[in-house]
Amino acid sequence: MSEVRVRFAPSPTGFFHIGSARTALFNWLYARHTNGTFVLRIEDTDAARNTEEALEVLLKGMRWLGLDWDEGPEVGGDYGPYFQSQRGDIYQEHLEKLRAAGRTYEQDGAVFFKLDGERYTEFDEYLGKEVEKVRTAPVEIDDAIRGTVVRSEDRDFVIFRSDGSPTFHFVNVVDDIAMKITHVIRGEDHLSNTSKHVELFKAFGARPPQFAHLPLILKDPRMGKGKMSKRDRGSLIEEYQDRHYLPAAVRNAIALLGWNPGDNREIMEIGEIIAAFDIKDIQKGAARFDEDKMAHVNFQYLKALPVETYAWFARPVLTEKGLIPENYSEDHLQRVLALCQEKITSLEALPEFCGYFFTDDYTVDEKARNKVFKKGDPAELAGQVKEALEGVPVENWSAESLEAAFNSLAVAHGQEKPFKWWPLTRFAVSGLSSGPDFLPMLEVLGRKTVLRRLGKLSQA
RNA sequence: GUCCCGUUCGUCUAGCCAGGCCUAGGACACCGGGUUUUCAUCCCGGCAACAGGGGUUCGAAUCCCCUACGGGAUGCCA
Repeated sequence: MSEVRVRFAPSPTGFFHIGSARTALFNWLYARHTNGTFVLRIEDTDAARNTEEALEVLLKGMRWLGLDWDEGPEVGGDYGPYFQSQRGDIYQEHLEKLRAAGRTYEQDGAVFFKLDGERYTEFDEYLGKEVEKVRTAPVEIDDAIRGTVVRSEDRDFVIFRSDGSPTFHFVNVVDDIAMKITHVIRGEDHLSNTSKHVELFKAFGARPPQFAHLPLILKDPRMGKGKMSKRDRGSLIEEYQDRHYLPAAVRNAIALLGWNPGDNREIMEIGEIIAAFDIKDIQKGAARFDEDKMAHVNFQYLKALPVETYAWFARPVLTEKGLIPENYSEDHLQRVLALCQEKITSLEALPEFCGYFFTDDYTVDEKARNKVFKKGDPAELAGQVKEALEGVPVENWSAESLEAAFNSLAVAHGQEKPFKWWPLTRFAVSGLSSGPDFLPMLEVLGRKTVLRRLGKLSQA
């Protein structure tokens, strides 16, 4: 282990936002890259909105993305507890330190942190009233992404609320000190707060950590302006879980939001990402989220999967829709999926794409029907195909034999190629005008099913 | 209002720190063509950017300044 200690300190809200996920990922990547320690600390100081379920969403999302933590909930560690709600004594002790140093005062029941400097009163436009301000010495924030940022705090701020609970700024700094955090990697929305934090670090006589403020993730311009919110499509990790995205793909895509390896690589194994990752290569400007790119990365992963793994991910998608029972034959499942994997860009689209392999109760595409029915008498054509394929015995039911049967059919009708019968046959057996490669599809569908469905159409 | 951060194709970005190798590279999306009897795959091609203005320099996407625009903060939320 190196000396690097980073933390992801989310507040459980019931959602796992993509921006939080990226912050978690970047911290995790940095820890893994440096062989350091990744701490998960739960900032549940806001009792009102922290629930058991909210925490579960978060932990589940972290595990799904493969972001394992070295210290934190469920795994423990030497710097616990890792829930801020359980660290009251530590906060109290630190409060006493500030109090003893004369850096606090009470007002309206709340404890304020007292800034150092000359005091004056000024009308504040934003607050719309006269407030007491302080001329402090500017604070230098050492940011690994932006260089040195200079800012000064000009108003005392609350560190303990009137109900006795500590505030974010206070616990954040106390915990970073107590947990010996060396690098604070977080969203840029915290950059302005950082001067408060540095003041606190100084008041505690602690050296501030190395900061790194990540650019924000903004909405897709088609969805509006500003930073991405939990209401925006694609903003929640839960959504990708529900839509059967591959976790590794989502992780890869998120890593590319504000970071890249410096060359043209995009689809990378996690080991490659860890090896290449460095804070200094993180983008300064905000990124706009692009659904299409996410889908593309997911497809690249899907395509590259061995069919066994593909089936492992696909099976629940099909059982969820009631298309196959839990114990459905692995062998047959893989034969079907092998036809789909190269054609389809998301697992989500699978049920619609291949449902007819598993049930006779599939949806018939009206447009496909119209297209096919225009090309001649469907019943007659279906009958001809049925007759031709009946000549292929079940033990010979293969793409090759089927091709031969179709060719003979063509010859028998004075055609050079059997292409005349194919679209109709596809429609007859699947209700669609497109799908997997034709002959292999018939092979996998099986003799019985193909003849039955052709029979149905030939009598229609 | 004030403070802070940012700004390369529609989008993600390479290049910027160490100025010439940039007629600015890649990817997504889009458009066109092709393959595939189907097709959402695949292949080929195309479109398209240094926010604007000043400087510094023989030379600037790269360095400096200003403006504009975008974002964030300014909470007894985190």
